[in-house]
Amino acid sequence: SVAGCHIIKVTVACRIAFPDWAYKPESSPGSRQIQLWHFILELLQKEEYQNVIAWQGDYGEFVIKDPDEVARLWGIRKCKPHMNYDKLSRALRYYYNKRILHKTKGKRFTYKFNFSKVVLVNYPLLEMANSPFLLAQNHFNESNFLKLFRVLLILS
DNA sequence: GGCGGAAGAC
DNA sequence: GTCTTCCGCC
Repeated sequence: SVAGCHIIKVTVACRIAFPDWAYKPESSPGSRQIQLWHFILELLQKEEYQNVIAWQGDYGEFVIKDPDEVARLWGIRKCKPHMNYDKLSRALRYYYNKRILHKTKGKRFTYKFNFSKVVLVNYPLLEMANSPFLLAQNHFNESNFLKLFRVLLILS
């Protein structure tokens, strides 16, 4: 752990640094229960939910296009049949202090992941060396963002 | 809609 | 600890 980031060795040739909040050891308690931000990323990853929730605007920014449906799906996952957007959004607001999310002010149903710290350390694998996976120090486009998250989701 | 306190489930 | 539930406030 360096400067609020964890460095994870993905393979012998690739290391990734990302914020502490994105890192959870397998042995940590509660790791069996899905977390809301994992679930949000899971939906964002699937094209079939583009009309429900989608990346939009700035990098890491997403819009909940159908709040009732997102709440319904979250309720199903957590076996909470009375889940609604009012309650789900309270859970999202708890992420503000944890610096996992923040609100995009003025944009309805729009939140943003705090991913400014995410960087690739060292060189990625050879087949990745010329791919968009090679990230800039503090910025990356949406394509890189999604690819990185596929890795993070595999790790988690 | 969005915010955050308070209490409680697990 | 991570939400879930409820709610007063803006």
